[in-house]
Amino acid sequence: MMKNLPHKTIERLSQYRRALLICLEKGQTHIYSHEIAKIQHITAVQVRRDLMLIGYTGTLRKGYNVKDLIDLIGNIIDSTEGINVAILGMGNLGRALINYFAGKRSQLKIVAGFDINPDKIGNTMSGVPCYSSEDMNRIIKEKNIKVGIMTVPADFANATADQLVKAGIRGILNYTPKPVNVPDNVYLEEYDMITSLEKVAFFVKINDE
Amino acid sequence: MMKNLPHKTIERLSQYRRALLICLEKGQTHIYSHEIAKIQHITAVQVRRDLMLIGYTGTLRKGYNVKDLIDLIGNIIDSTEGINVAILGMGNLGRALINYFAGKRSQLKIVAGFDINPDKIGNTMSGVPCYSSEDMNRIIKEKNIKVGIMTVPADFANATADQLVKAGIRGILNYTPKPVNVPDNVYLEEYDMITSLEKVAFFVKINDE
DNA sequence: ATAACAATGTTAATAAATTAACATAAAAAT
DNA sequence: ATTTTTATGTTAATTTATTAACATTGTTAT
Repeated sequence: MMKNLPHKTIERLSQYRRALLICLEKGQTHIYSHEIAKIQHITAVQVRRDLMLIGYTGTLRKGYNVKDLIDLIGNIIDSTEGINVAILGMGNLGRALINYFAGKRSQLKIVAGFDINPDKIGNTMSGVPCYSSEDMNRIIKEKNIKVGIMTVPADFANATADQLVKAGIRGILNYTPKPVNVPDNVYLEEYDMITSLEKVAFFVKINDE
Repeated sequence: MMKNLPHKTIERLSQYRRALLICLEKGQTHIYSHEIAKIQHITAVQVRRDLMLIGYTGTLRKGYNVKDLIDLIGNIIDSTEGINVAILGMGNLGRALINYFAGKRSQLKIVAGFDINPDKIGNTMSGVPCYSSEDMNRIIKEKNIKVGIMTVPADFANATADQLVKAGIRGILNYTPKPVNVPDNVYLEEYDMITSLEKVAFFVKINDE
């Protein structure tokens, strides 16, 4: 069930939820599709279509119940028991991610960081303990870590991915600028900041022409 | 010319180039479409189609000339004079980006960082000077900065975007988890790390079911 | 009451992106 | 020399994603 949601819909649901949580905090009980759309820079049709796909039905002329929709999106995208996450590489980017998540109520818990720098190993950062990369296999199994976020230097990308796979990781989010190879049973998402910047620069350039 | 390249093709060209630069360093002179494809986890057809779109033609049975292709991609996506870039928010993420780019030969130069923390203002980080956010308008104009990368805390996202727009920025890459509004003449690219992680977690979850 | 309005939900159409199919030709093998 | 192989380049088909069209219905206004 819900296995066939388009990738883009999954991404948007995550974003809708975040926007909705802010609305909830403000005490807003209902929201229209076009309000969600405006926040996300998309069309109201897109929003309604996504919500149709997850079978949520709002109230005519009142819009969607903020709380209900948050809960439904949670039922769809969160896993019931929660998922433990590790950060590979406690450099600037790794710490940035930890801070993003620190204190967030979330099914996703960053429970471990790994690094090779002895100064970092043994410390905790924003509540996340830093372990030696040598202990990766053991800690990942002990802590039942399912997802790894790779923020190591590019030269370590492949070796780190291999280690993660060996340790039985189920999903990898790779922020290094180097694509890595994993077996089919490991879900891999790669994001390249340099590419994003080059893309922005490209469109700035052609807008000038 | 080349204005109508698909967005996805632009992104891949950037990635091809990065892979090609590594090949060049290793002394490799030619490369096949399926080799590029393997690195990027896509199909060889995709690669050939992208190269067709930019009008590059390889040598039958020898593949593509690495150096020529790097140069052509540069001609397409780089702007001749180069583009100056600013980092808004010199926290962990901002510094991570600076380090990514430090020492890279690139048409894209990070020439300024901005922050509100007095301890940071006046210092340089990896060669990038940090200015007060109050001086944003002036510095952006003085240094002819065209692109801004937003790495400020979410609460500052909108205000920062507004400042950038007022200063005449042409493109924004927004790494805050909060979507911002900009006029049509400013190219906006948003990337949300939390969404990416939730997406990975989702696919890990459904692979288990 | 009735008409006009404003929102949802859904199907149909369009556009964007990917993949398949295949024609071509240089190189290698026979 | 001829055949086979192996790669490119391009058109066609398919799939995925977005947008348009419109039917429906509660609410408000007259």
